[in-house]
Amino acid sequence: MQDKKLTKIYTTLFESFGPQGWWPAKTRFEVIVGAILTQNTNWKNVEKVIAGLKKQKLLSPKALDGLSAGELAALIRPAGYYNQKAKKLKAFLDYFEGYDFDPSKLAKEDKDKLRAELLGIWGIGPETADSILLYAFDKPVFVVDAYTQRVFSRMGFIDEKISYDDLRCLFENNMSAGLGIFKEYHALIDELAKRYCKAKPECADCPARGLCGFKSKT
DNA sequence: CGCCAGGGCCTCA
DNA sequence: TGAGGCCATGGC
Repeated sequence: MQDKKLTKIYTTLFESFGPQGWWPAKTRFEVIVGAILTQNTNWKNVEKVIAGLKKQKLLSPKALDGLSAGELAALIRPAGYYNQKAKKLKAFLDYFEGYDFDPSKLAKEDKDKLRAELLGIWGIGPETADSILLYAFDKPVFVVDAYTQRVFSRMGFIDEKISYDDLRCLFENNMSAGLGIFKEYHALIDELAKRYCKAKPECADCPARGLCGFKSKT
């Protein structure tokens, strides 16, 4: 997979979908909370929770730190997996406390070091870590998710069983793109997967049809 | 009613 | 290392 192809796909998607506006959050902390809450969960459910937390002025590290896991779970209930996610938020806050709840201290960390640290926190896996790196700390990483694997394997560019890190490195090593492109590309791939490249693909009107090797049977 | 959503952990080979 | 079970609400 080459730079040219990747760029062509990006351009095609951007021209048909336009800017996606990820990540819809104002602060680094809000991005992090959203990244944990949205794990395997519809973003709209997360929006409810974020709005509720804001309304109660609880969307700050110190405010959340003052809650018990049980209290937190009740507040994030609409996001699903609320017990697990309450624990995950708590785990992050515990780690964050070492930086005096100051996101700017984390931002100064080297990209690879920060990823390793994030992955060491209970509840933060590869995709969540990379989303935080890219959208909260402006580190140029390519966020891979299930959609990315589906879209690019269907197009015929990668093995569908490629590992997360192999795919991430494939993008990062073959793309000469800036931070803005990294942010937009991931969002555009997700949009393509949601609208057309679904579990049951709807290829007829897909904007990427001309670049895709998948033979639709429909 | 079933399916899936901006995953990750644990367990067991 | 990888497959399978588990976590859970809300929209369609």
